[in-house]
Amino acid sequence: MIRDARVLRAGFVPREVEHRDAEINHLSSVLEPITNDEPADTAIVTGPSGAGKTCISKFVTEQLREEVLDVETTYVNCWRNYTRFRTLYQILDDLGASLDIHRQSTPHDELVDRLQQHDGPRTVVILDEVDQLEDPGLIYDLHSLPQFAIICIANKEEELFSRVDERLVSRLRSSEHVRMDKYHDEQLHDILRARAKWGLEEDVITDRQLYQIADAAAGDARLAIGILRTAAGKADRGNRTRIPNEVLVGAAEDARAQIKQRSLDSLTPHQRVVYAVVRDHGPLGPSTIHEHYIEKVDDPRTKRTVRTYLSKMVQYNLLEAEGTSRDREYSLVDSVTASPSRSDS
DNA sequence: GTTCCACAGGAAAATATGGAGG
DNA sequence: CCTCCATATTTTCCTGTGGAAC
Repeated sequence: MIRDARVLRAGFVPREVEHRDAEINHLSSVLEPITNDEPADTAIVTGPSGAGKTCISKFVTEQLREEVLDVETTYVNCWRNYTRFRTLYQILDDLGASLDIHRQSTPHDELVDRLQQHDGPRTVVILDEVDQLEDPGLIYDLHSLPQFAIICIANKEEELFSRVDERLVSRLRSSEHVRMDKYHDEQLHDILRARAKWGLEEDVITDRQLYQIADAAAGDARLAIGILRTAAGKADRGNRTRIPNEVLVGAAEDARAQIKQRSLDSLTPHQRVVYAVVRDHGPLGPSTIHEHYIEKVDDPRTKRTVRTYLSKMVQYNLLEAEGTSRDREYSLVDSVTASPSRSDS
């Protein structure tokens, strides 16, 4: 059934990227100066999730490393490393210059100094989910270091710009901007077919089924590949030689549930209680949520903290917020997943 | 229109957590 | 073990906004 599982994993960068030639060329041309050992501009890549932002960024930097000997690349997910310190540390670590850093002895700006003094090969820094960074000023610091080229990946351009200050906005506006859109069903189908070709045995899945997956994924390539992966995994465990349609339907739900479960797992117990309150008692305003929450917990947090939880869960796409001020209500983000796991208080 | 209230979300102070060094 | 230090989380305090009652 499965020929090469790597191809189906999230984060796999294929040797040929489908339907993104224009974007890839654009991004390569921004990094072009590096091949002549000259400083390159900052690039901004924006687009909805699963549009291939991370994929083409990694692809282009890989390509660059094939062409040029003296170039390093590093990838930082700012969603995981959202503090200034962690992001810088991650970069230094990738460059192998983090050895003697102790938190006590290294005030903030020394990390930047350290990067500045770094006279290794030119380096491309990919900052993924850069809009999750709590201090976007970090971009400015990196921006001013000529030996680093930066690729900023974000969902929406406006959200990124609204959080940085004037001087940085003007510098970023002049930098090259690669915009990406959702894939069409056709394109998604091609991507899936390529993955199925390398990742699965022959005739495991029909073209029609690939279209079904593409349809269910609604333009999100990451989700589409996730569905294909779980479907193949299930069929494999069931010792099937093909993927039956029933499995496919289940896989679409599973893949969504998995993504949701992963964000749910990253919540603290208190946050989970708040989530449960909203789940069990329909759309509610913050005060009502807090009242319910207080009853279910020994040492309740304050209203303000619960509000922070709520907005965090909105960011995670677990909840939806409707209304602007007094009439705001939170509700579960609508998904057709009937979760059979009912947890306790 | 004015007033009032619930809310959003920023800033800073307060408190909890975790790792290194004694 | 304890202390120190930086980070992480929570609380307190606050300003600005918009809908609803007056």
